Amino acid sequence: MDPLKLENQLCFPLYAAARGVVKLYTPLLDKIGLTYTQYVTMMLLWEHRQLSVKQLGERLYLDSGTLTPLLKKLEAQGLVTRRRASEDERSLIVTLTDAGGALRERALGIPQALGQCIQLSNGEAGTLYTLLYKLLGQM
Amino acid sequence: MDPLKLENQLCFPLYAAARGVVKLYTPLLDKIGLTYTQYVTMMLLWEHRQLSVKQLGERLYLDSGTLTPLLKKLEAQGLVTRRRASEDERSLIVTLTDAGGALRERALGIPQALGQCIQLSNGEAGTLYTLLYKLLGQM
DNA sequence: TCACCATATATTTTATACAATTAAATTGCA
DNA sequence: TGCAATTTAATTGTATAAAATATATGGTGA
Repeated sequence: MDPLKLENQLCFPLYAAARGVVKLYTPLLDKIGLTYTQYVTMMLLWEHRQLSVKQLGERLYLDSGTLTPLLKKLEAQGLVTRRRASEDERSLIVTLTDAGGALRERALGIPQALGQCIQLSNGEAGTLYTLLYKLLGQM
Repeated sequence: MDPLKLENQLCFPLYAAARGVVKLYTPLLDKIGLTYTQYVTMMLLWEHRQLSVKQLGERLYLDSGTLTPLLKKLEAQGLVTRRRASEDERSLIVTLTDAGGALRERALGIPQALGQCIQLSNGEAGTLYTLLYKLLGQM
């Protein structure tokens, strides 16, 4: 069993499947003008309305090098506003706009549409979910 | 159960965990001068010695837009050669050089080093592997 | 043989990712 | 208080990724 053989690697199908699912999302997200990373960012803002860049980064496992340009694009689209916190000017607060909130309605069909591309039983999906979060917890 | 909530998404931990494992590889691969994508490409060449860009793309789920610049860098490092197939000049054959083959020795410790970062039982790893390839098969 | 379609790679454009560095604001402490 | 250490974003540089387009080659049928 050669550990340097691609088919014996656990991380490779993880890497490939992650790119694959993002590709499945792309045509759906195109309709509402978002990329996948922008989509998961908006998901957090739909839930919390207002988060700092640091909080977004912690939850998305992304740093400001990725988030800063992404948030500027969302701001340019009118979906969010960016302003420094008055209590602590180091912190940049991202807030959902009305247009950003309204976009959620147009995203409602996406999870189900994607679910149709992925044929896993509830048990399999649950197992996968658990194992992936276990992995994430080790990083 | 809100399907647009990040914690209810199956794809998000897949996306985040994939980036996480690549980040775990980075310090190990730095020592032998490869990126993760270059590493999986070299893995195929260590096994087959010679593959076309098309064959590499099929096995890695990548297209020429990613592979062409990557292979030029590997060629610049002297790890591979690139030449058109004489039977079919459309096809570009990538061949491992002696230096590329020798690099394998320096990569031998990487799978185990990475395994130490990932604490999954054999059963869990096997389940994850199976589910990820099942997903990949649906794309 | 030649018009035409298909195949394989390269190029271009856009959007991540992330490491490393910089800059500004805040905090802690001597 | 004064300032070093810490925190938070932004910036810079490098490397993917993928869609769209371009280019070159191969195959095929009238």
